[in-house]
Amino acid sequence: MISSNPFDSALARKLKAFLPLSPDELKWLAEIQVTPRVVERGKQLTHEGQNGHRVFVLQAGWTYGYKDLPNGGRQIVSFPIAGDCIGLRSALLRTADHSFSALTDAVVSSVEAEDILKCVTQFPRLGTAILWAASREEALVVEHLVNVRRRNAIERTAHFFMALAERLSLVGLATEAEFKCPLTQSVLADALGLSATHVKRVLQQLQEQNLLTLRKGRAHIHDLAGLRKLAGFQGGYLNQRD
Amino acid sequence: MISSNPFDSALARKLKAFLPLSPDELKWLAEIQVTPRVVERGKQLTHEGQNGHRVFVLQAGWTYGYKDLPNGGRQIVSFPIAGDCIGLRSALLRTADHSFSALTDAVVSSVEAEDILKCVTQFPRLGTAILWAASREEALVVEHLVNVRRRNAIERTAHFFMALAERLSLVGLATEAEFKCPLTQSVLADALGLSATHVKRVLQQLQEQNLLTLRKGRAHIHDLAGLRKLAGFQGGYLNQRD
DNA sequence: CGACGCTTTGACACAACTCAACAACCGTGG
DNA sequence: CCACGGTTGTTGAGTTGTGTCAAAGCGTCG
Repeated sequence: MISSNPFDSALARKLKAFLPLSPDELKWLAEIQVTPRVVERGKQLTHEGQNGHRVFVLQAGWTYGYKDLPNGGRQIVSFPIAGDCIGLRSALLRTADHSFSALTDAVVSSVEAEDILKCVTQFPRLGTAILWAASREEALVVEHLVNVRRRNAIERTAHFFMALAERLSLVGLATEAEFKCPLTQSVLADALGLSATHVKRVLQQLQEQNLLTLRKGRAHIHDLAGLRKLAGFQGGYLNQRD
Repeated sequence: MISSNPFDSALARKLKAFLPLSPDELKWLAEIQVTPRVVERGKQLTHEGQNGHRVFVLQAGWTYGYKDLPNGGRQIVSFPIAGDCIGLRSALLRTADHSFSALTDAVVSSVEAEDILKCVTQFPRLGTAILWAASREEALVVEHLVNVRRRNAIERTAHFFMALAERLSLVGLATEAEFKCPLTQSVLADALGLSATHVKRVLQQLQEQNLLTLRKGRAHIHDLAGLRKLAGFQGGYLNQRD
């Protein structure tokens, strides 16, 4: 949050959770993240099929990655938050496999895909850290896949919030008790693979069981242990220092 | 299939679909893939939580990546086939986020995670190709996520077989009309997020509608266009040469 | 030849969806 | 400051896709 040091971007903070970075590496990292710009809520950052050679590093705000379907539905795949990279995979794949939009007004810096690759060769340690971040994002997708297919509505929702809380707290955006959370019921529905009305019913149950409340853009965790138990949540794959 | 040239591994063949490789690069690629060994059907290659520093390159046979759940269920995430890397992500993440087992007897070479990273720095082109392969695998997981959550049982099954056929044909293991496919109904169930009995019903429908038959370990495609239409399948994210 | 793994079939149950209508909230402009 | 329109949330009734359970058939391999 406090970022008096210009080299201390959200991304730098996250990577440092993986391995310590040298001043040189931090300097390079800062240099490739050019002029941040604001993306308005609802605006699309990248779209599926585009062959993007730019990677966005999210500095603030919430975004979501998703795929639209011919039948009008959509599946939200991920919610990149501050410190996350958007389109890192697309930059390598040449053509993006899904789209990203801003959920709230957001601040992003963009990075040339070139620079990322150069970084891997010229600053191997930093490169490794970036690859780690990318792997972590994939692990999240796998976890999400398992979650939406193998847990029932209430467990699934609980698990989703546990994983989200853990990611947010890693970048200082959540406490054990609550965090800002601008997700509407219908956005949650698209992410969790439920109908909006059913999300409502589930949130009601979570509240009645004194586990979690979602109100006015904030999530309040009343019983962390209870939620973890309900969700069968194993943290740890998100945050690992060697 | 025919591999008289010792440098022409399944992996090399796949990477060449991304960009041409020099003799030096092919040589190095062959060198790091040490003595292939056989993994018996049913045996586990890696397990979740293990901190693996080895990557397996599959030369022949079928494997599957999955996560077990506390309640006894499991979700199959991917089916690595010849030319695919197993545990590439785990090698970076330090601890594996899911497990891999052999579906049939399989032949794997193993590679030091070290060597992969070295390769990225010393043979940038080859490194890029490997990163491409890794991204492609992630795109597959995203597609699978969308598939299991946003399509109904029959569309989902059709889509699964379309994607599988495309991958197999890329490494010469499928024609437009048929391919070897050692998936049992209960394995399919674990992958598609259906019960085994429902998989049965769906396969029956596909057969009745003269679209696809799965019999005796082979899949027969009767109506490719019909299947693609039913599935809403957009190929292309699997195979792209620049 | 028996046993085990896989497939096939049927009856029944339920989690989650759809549809529909209404209520609360929120930013915007008059 | 209030009126308004759009978005988001709330509630209920009825429907359905898919799961569960149970039992029998069929290969094939030792």
